[in-house]
Amino acid sequence: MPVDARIRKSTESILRAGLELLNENKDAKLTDVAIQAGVGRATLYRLFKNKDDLVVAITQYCFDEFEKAIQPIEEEAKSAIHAIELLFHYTMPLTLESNFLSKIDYFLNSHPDIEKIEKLYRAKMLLLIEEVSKEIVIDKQLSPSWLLNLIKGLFYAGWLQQTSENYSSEQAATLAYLCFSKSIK
Amino acid sequence: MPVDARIRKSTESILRAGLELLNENKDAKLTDVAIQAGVGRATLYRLFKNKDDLVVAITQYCFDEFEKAIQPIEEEAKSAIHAIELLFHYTMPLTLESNFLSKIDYFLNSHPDIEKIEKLYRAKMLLLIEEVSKEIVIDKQLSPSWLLNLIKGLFYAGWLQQTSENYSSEQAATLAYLCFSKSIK
DNA sequence: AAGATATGAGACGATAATGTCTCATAAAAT
DNA sequence: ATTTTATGAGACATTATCGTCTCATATCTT
Repeated sequence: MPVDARIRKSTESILRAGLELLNENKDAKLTDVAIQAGVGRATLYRLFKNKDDLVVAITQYCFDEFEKAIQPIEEEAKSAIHAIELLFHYTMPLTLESNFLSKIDYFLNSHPDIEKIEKLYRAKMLLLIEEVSKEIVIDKQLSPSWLLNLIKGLFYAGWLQQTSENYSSEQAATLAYLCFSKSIK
Repeated sequence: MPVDARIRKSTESILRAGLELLNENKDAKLTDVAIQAGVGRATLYRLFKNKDDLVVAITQYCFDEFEKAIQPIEEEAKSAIHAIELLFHYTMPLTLESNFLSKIDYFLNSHPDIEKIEKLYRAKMLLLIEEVSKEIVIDKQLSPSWLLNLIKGLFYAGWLQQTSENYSSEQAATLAYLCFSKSIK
């Protein structure tokens, strides 16, 4: 059952606008979001019950964008470590989304659906790290949980580099992966 | 001229409470801060003109804590790279403060005093990195600005490790520095 | 011990954002 | 072309927070 084209368009605009505004301005009001989206305030309330509802929808949207971005990895990756390299390159452009997700527990007290997705993501990453450790020798001092957080930290560094130094996402991804590969040796 | 003990105590309580609450909850109201601080709402408004004023004060407080923490480095450090190692160890415990500072532009649109301090900190760090590059050979692919952001990223990873895995700040600092030293080779 | 002063509790109005509703209009579905 | 449906603009009540004020009390200073 196809959705009315107007609804799809409005929804998309609102999600993008919300992502942009909430990311940079803690005080962003729904009125601001509506304006930025080029949409009437009433429309926003028709499509989203309230602010929390919007935040959840944006979160879901971010995860979807991630999912889309990493889609090709499974096919292209020649090894686990190569998958990680691709991960850096394919998701480094998603600065807004990453930023938002890293602040999510700050917008939302807690939400079952989102916690579920987060756990799934975590498990997936740990599995990938485990596979890497089967392929190559990883420094024994570095636990899987640390490697997971190291990756997150390197992404964070990458976003900073993009915003503060106008590096391209490719450059940032290259640097981040370089440091990761050196760290684990 | 000594400050009344009651004022000092109230101020301290409010700053700590504000730091804790604002960090974890974007919607923290001044009422919440007052309650958490064990202080009347009126007192909060007597000591801080408004919310922005409180945020600025908290920021200043965080910088002060940092300054205190890194104080011993100048004397203890045997080399520039050693100074960085000490930096990781001495400031890794300041998770709340670091977290807050990393989100500061999110609380406050912009504030001259704070931007000034930030620039000073940045310059100081770049200088330190430059000195390191005189001591040891750093991978040419890594620019000073990237090293700066890499350090920030490693701190971020360290905070995650402390919160998500209950690592001690010492353990986290050790890991972060380990990865830094491997990355630059 | 006496005086000075910060405090807590709570009342109060001002302000701003939230969320609901209506209606004429524009756009999509068929 | 006709019907259906989403939209924008704006009025509206509701709610919540902000920031100010007062006064009796508790705590500090000297």
